[in-house]
Amino acid sequence: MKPLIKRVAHYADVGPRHFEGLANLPHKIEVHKAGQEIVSEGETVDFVFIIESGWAIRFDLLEDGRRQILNFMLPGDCFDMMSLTNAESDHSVSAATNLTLRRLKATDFLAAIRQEPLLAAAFWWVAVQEEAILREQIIRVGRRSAKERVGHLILELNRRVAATSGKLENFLYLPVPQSLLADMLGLSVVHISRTLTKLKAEKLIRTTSDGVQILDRERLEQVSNFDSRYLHLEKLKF
Amino acid sequence: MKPLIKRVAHYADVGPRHFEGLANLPHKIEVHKAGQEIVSEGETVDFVFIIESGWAIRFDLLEDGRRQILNFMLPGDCFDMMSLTNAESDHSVSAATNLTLRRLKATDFLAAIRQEPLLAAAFWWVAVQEEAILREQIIRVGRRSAKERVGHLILELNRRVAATSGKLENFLYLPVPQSLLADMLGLSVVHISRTLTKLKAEKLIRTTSDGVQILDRERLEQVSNFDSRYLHLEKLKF
DNA sequence: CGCGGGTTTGAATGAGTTCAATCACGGTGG
DNA sequence: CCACCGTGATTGAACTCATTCAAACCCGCG
Repeated sequence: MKPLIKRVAHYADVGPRHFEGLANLPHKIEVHKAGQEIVSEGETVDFVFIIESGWAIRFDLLEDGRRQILNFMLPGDCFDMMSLTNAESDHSVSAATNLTLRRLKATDFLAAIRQEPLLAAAFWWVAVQEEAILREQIIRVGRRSAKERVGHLILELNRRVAATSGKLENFLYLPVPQSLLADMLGLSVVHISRTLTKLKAEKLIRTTSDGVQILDRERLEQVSNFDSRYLHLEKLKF
Repeated sequence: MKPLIKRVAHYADVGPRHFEGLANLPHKIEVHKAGQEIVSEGETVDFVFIIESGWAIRFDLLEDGRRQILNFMLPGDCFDMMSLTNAESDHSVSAATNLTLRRLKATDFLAAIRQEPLLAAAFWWVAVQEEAILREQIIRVGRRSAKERVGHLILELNRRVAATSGKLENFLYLPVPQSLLADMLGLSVVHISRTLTKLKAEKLIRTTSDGVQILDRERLEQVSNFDSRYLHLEKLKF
């Protein structure tokens, strides 16, 4: 719960005490190995998951093996709110890295947020933010060049971890293979590699074994057409 | 309201009487000409709109003029639920065709759905459905070929109008120029034209001045990799 | 030391874009 | 009624960005 609380606290005057009801709910803490599937397409889920640590991906598989990742899920993200209508999931979720999850019964979750209006507002806001991220993903794959896509994604992830860590670093810990970036950005692995090489050649980033160093944020934002407003990181009044 | 009611009624035992509270709310009926902007990026909206007739688009403009349409909005669709958090809109909405809208104050809207739990559930479900459409849009532009994209979109729109009209036609009234399809599918106008020509050559569709005739639905679904499950058209229990 | 997953590089290919010309058609004014 | 116009659709040719396939490379690990 910590990442979620930190993240929400950043935007509104909500503290751990507002989360007590949620924290005391019966729940299971689950540990998943990288690559493990958590929710399968077609499954009916009546749980809500909160990511405690690690990264997950939501994705869809076409019959011929093509995969599209819809979103990276970071600590403090939640899914599947959709489960609150008892519909079948139309996509899968799996662990991108080793992962720790908190699993709550959807009905319990609902009851808890109904107790605490601030909590309800916080989760509504989380959902709004997540939808904005989905929309930006459409723009990224629909209308941006490979270079823009890669740069833009790096910058988005960088901001998103900042939202829960509290400060914006110039290093993005990126614990996933390039094939995940490829399936996220609608490109081939080969082209991801080439594009990263170009960004490195232009001294915009440097890559290490476990992440990306942002060398010139301003210029990277320019070439990537990145404007962080869509992430809705400003303070909100609930 | 009629399209919305018909659409929701199809999935749950909700009738006009559940919508009375909503229908009696103070509201404005607005008529917009095709092309007119309804919500601009950056604007703070505290209204909810329900489409009575005509089509609208949500889209985003990059500085250099590239445009990505996020979604087509059909009669019975609603926006901007996001306004319920008083955030700035991160994209624009405009009329794709001549359009009639019902405009409600967000606070009134909220109060009304709180009165009637079935109504709240219905709108929650509408939101879930809309998010699923967004996700499918990511897959379409991220991992599908031009031919698949075009076919897939035609089939989606066809099902969506069926959801409010009550029956699945083989003709899709498509009152928009190809440039909108292009900006929706992340392709150039020229390529949209070429792709439609190919689909016609394969006798999958025929185009008329105002729409598309689906000649061989089954085969079109195959070549487009279309699986309607993501639209969540099955009956739900609230 | 050798294996294996992931990354990089090269060469050939291909899908989609761009630019420019042509076409089709509905509306307008003479 | 016809000439003209403008918007949108179509076609061709050249080009570009990204893919594919295959080989080489890197590095951590048994």
